This record gives sequence, structure tokens and C-alpha cells, in this order.
Amino acid sequence: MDKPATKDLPADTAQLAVARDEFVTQWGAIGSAWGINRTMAQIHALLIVTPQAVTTDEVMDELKISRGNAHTNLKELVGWGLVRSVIRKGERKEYFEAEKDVWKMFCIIVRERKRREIRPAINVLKACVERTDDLKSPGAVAFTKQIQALAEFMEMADGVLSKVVRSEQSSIVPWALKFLK
Amino acid sequence: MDKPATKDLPADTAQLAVARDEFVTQWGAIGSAWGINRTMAQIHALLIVTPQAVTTDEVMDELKISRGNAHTNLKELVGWGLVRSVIRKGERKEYFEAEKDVWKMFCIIVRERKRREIRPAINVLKACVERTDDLKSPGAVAFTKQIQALAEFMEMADGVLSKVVRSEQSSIVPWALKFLK
DNA sequence: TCGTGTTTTCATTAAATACTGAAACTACGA
DNA sequence: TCGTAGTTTCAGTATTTAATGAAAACACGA
Repeated sequence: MDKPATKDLPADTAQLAVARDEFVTQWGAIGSAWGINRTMAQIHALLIVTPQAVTTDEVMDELKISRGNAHTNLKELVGWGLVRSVIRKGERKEYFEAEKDVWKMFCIIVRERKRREIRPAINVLKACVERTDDLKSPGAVAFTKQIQALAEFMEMADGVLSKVVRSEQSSIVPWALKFLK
Repeated sequence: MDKPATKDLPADTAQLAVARDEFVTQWGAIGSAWGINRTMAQIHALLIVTPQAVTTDEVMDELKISRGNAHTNLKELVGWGLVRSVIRKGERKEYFEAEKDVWKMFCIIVRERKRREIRPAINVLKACVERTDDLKSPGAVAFTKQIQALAEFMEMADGVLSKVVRSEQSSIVPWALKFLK
């Protein structure tokens, strides 16, 4: 019994489900390696490959996790700006959907990491320099120089990232790629 | 009893010691935020601001940690290439010193993270695409497209980083900075 | 070969982090 | 205002990750 090529074969649907699951699982593992909570990475992966917005219950069900866990990580993703919550009129449930544009995702992540990780590090370095840049001993001068170099490097990196991300469009990096050889 | 200005004042030495400690502690905290083991970050910080090479025992003593801990994290840093072990002739002890050039540090970290984190992620994505790019259903096509976009983005990022890091000299990024506006 | 100083391993313990599930809370419609 | 679907919190528990310290292994000279 043949089926028309345009109709989904059951085998295909199954294969897609497996691939989707594989992606979610693996992305969770990669998230761990990147220092990101495994569940958060899995939820993000799930939302990325789910066309419609989903509810907390669907996430719980798909990933076999508790309500508390699903809730916390969904809100965390919303906090990062990687996921939006949408309320459908007439419905009381909250739905969630991920930003799917890869360049936008990248910009969001860079901006947040700049804010949460790079800026605080720069502040620490500057505070260290302030504590010692009035000292004259060779040891103190060397220390100050070293920390200063670190601080300047990070400020430069921060600046580059700001500019890369400012435009909110993916054209710049491929363009830069041409020039870097 | 006056001391000549070229001689270190005791107060200065103390102030430097405090600043150094503060740096080590804070850098450990920042490391944590970056997903890096706190102790490893502290040891790295300590070696960065220590002019001479140091022994395991000195690290244990400075940071008040066990031999096992000091050993494991020193070797881990050596594994990353951020720290070299040096053997002084006539001595049996092993000494450790950090790469102090900021640009070199950056290159080492980027290369390692590319290898340990970016490449594996790309491989996962490619494997996912292979599982589904023969499927014709709209859902499968959308899935494949999305994953493909992610994969292509990461390959592009990988390529950019390779080029940035290839030269092993810090001139390129400041140069690029001028062009990005 | 043995003795000694040093490095390495690893079972155990401690600490940090993540997850659960149920209770408390909220907001909305009837 | 009450009932209910839905959200949020959080104390308790489980899991994961890191640290300890002592024993084993190593390497070198005598």
C-alpha cells in the first residue's frame, strides 16, 4: 500500500521525533559543558525546535521534570530574554516561545554575558589597580602593570563585542571574516 | 629612623599583599561565575601575579588548600596550556609559572574552548541534520532548517575565532575595532 | 639495592547545585 | 465573594562536583 510522497509517512514522523529528542538531550549535555544548567539548556533546545508556543505542563511532560523545575528554568530563560511568554486572549495559561533567529540569540547572549560576567570582572580589576597604583616598590609596580594589562584587554574585548552586537544584524561578522586572513 | 624612598615601606608591602589577596579571591569568584572551578581560577590568579615560579607547597600554603587539590588544579592548568611546569637543575621539586602575556592567554583559552566546546557542539548539530534532511514533511523541513542555521552560525563563529587567534598577536583586534562602528 | 623527597591517585567526606512536590498564593470569571 | 485554573515559592531531598588526606607510586642519588 503506497502513500503519496507529499503525505507524512509514520516512519518519518517517528524519525523526526527521535531527532528532536536527540537534539534536546545533546544540547543539554553541551549546555553543561558550557557551564549552563542542563535543564535550562534542554528547555531552551525544546523551545527552539517547537514551532508553537508551549505551556509549562507540556515542558514538564516532554522532559519528565517537575513543575517547580520547569517553572524556574522557564522564568530564567525569560530573564535572559531568550524566551518570551505569550498570553493568548481568552486563555488563562501562560505560553512560552523561544527567539529562533540565531543572530538575535547570539546578540542576547553576548549582551547578557557582558553585563553579568565581563563588566563585574573589569570592575574587580580596576579596584585592584586603584589599591596599588600609588605604590612605588618594584613588586607593586609589576603587580599593577599586570592587572592593568588584564583590565585593558577586557575593556577592549568588551568594546569589540559591543560593536559586533550593536547593529543587531548578522552582516557584520561575515563581512569582518573577509578581512581577517 | 628614616628609610630611603627607594626602599619598600612596610606599609606598602602590606598593602600590596592585601591587594594581591583580594585579586586572587575575587578572581576565584569571577571564575565561578564563568563556570570555572573556583580553586583553579584562584591558583591561576596567584600564578599570574607571582613573578617567580612556585611549588605545589607554596600554592597549598597561600590558598590554604590540600595537596591533592593543589596538584589536580595545577595539572589542569598545565593541561589548558595556561601554566608551564619548570624544573630547576639540581632540584627535584617541580615549579609552576603562568603565561603572563594577556593576548597569549586569550589565544590559549579561545583555542581550547573551540576544541572542547564549540567543535563538539557543531558535531552534534551536524549529526541532527543528517538524521532528518531526507525527510519531506513540513515539520521535518522546519526542524532541519533551524538546526542547520544553528550549525552554520557556529561554524562561522568558529572560523572567525580561528582567524582572530591565528596570528598570535594582539594587533588584529584593535585594528578591527577601528572598522566596526 | 635502599632511603628519601616528591608526585600522583583515590576512597571518603564536604559543599554546592539542582530537583521535587506540595502548599501558598494569585487572578479571573461567575 | 467564592471557586478554580494557574503560578510561584520553598523546605526537604537527591545529585553532582570539588576537596581532603593518607597511602601508593615514582625517581633519583648513595
